[in-house]
Amino acid sequence: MINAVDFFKLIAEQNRLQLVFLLVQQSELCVCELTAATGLLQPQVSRHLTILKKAGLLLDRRQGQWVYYRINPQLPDWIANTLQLTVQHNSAVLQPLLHNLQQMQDRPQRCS
Amino acid sequence: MINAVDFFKLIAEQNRLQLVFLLVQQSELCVCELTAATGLLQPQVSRHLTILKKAGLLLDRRQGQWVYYRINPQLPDWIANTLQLTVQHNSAVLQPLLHNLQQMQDRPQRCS
DNA sequence: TGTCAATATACACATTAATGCATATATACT
DNA sequence: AGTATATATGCATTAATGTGTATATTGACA
Repeated sequence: MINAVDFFKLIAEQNRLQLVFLLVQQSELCVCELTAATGLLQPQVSRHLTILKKAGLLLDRRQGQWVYYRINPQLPDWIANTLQLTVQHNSAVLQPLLHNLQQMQDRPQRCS
Repeated sequence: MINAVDFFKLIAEQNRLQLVFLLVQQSELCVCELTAATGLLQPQVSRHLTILKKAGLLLDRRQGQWVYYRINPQLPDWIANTLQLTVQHNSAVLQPLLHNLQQMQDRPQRCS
């Protein structure tokens, strides 16, 4: 499983941390939602998600043309707790992202 | 105060994380002790400590020719908790470092 | 099959950050 | 003052990482 340094490297990048924040709070989002929320370019989002997924931090599922990402529910406790703790105490980072997300038009409907 | 990304960048580096682990567990160590424990070159240790100190994660005090570093006791709770959590669940990283430290000859005596 | 929307990847480039080595600074001691 | 030990810093180099643009891939639907 992922070690401490590698875990911190993953979230030690502005844009990746924003993606993780969103997914910690929203349980599941597709790439276009994450793109809208962060204001990043789509390839940039996609690349960072791939990095997070390959490292085991995220899982994804495809539904039609959309790919939904979520935090891997099987992360070691200390990592899951660290993510929770960090999001809880950095709501100033998360809030504008959630605001952007709510402004998004035509969000795809998910059905698990 | 230090933000989340910058904090994670600080500890997202192998050697710096080792230094932080040691200081979380040992309360106070001088540069030569940290050098012995990690097996790094002295300039490397010194530079990483400077980075951690400038960011506010560490404090230092000089006593004679030695400079002792410690975790800043005024860190935000979520950062202090994250450090504790991380060290507790990564003892495999810490233990060999402590072993090296115990092997060290002529450790300076500290008197606060 | 052709087109469109969503997502992923390739490539060249820019930037950041760590390293090794040499040297400077600071303190203690004679 | 001169030497020894501990610590910090300057500099050139290297390695790692992120970015933008273009393009490939995948699935939906007519």
